[in-house]
Amino acid sequence: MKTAHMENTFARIWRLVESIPSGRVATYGQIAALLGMPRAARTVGWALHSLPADRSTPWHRVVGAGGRIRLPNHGGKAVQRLLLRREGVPVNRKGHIDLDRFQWIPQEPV
DNA sequence: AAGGTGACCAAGG
DNA sequence: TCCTTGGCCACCT
Repeated sequence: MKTAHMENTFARIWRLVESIPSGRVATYGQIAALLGMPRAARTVGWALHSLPADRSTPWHRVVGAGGRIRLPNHGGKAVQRLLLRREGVPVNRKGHIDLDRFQWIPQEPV
């Protein structure tokens, strides 16, 4: 049944992203998988794109598969790189992040 | 109610 | 490594 406690997908995505600690990153596909939608990576990207301005969600901690920044060059790519570096995550000139060292691995079930 | 759209992804050339 | 292609899924018209 559809009831008030059912939260829409975007809200679930935002909330999960908000649990990624500073200094770590997750991939779009990983977020989707953690929410039980292993093939909904595009939906995660869309959810972050349409993030409400008044919500402080660390959208910059979500990157593409393999640790690549997927934002368009003029769509905040430089901002994401800056925010990540500011919290200690190295991003090389090509926008690559080393997932082996910086990927968020939740210790407790989400 | 059916089709368009993305801050995706994996595989292939 | 870079680009293209086909598949995907939830939200919006």
